Amino acid sequence: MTSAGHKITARQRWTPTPVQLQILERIFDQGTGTPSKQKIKEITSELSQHGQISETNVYNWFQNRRARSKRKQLGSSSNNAESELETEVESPNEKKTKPENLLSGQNPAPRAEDLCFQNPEITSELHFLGVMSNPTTFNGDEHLSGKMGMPGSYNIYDQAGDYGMAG
Amino acid sequence: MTSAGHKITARQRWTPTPVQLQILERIFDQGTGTPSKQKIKEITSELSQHGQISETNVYNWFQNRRARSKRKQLGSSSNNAESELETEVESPNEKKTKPENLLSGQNPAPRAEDLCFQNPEITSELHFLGVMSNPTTFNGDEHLSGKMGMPGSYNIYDQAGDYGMAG
DNA sequence: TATGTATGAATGAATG
DNA sequence: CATTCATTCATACATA
Repeated sequence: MTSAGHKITARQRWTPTPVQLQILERIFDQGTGTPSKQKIKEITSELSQHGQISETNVYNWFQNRRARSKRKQLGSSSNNAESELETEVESPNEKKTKPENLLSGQNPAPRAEDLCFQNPEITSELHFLGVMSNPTTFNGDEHLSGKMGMPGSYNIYDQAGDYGMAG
Repeated sequence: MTSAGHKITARQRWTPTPVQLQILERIFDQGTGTPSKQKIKEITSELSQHGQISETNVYNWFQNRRARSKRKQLGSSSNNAESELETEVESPNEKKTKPENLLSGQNPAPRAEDLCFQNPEITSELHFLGVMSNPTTFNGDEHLSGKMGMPGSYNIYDQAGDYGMAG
């Protein structure tokens, strides 16, 4: 822990408290995507009671939320090589004690396709499937954070349907 | 942690194989800088042949690569700027694991406010806004002036008077 | 085993 | 509103 100097440097970045998040999500879920400024003010007012927050934060939050909401899109193009049900959990016993540049820069990696993911011995106890939901009884919105495809998993996208890129 | 001390962590990070890395670096080095969505798909397609991977991963990789690249260059010309690591978060109480999706909601024991950059007095009173949906409301008001109002610190970037809404 | 470093992923903010 | 940048966190991974 180092107990380094705990600078009072507050985050430049606003961090919504769970309570604020709850409220925001609630409002967002209620519909009307981006609330008007008037609404923003009201929301900010309410949220400010739970912590520091500004109208800009609220606005940004909604904007980001909206953008992120687009997840579950990005239909696979015609060409998409996936669906590999390979549980290639061979035996990456190879320690390959990487000195310091084995995984950096070009490296004649010998048959590296096998050691893509760290030895997943979890295949045995891979029962939990994101059931970590908390019984918070809050509005079941739509935010779902999938992850990247794992050997044995199925999820594909998570961040947003489209990460962007100009066409 | 040997006895059922496992968390429901099902979020293993995608680990690019040396081969994938090589391809990615090659593309990145080619100057394609920000590959378009289509490009991402192609790359993902190609890389998926070498191991599990998703477009999101590719996208993130490029994003991180660029950011990291920029960061690397810093601290040479003018001012020095090291200390990239270091979690200088004061951590008033605890902040090791980020629950992210975990919400407290109206939990009888709400004590998560300590996550924000400020330290609320924890009034812990769920007022549950009265900012309900406001029918027929477009933004037509004047600009909104609401920065963040950091207690003691101000935002380094100018966020403009309004967050850029209706023009 | 514990710690440090490297890197992918999440999110808030900026920009166009 | 769409896209990209910047910052932070969590986790993999190498090392002591």
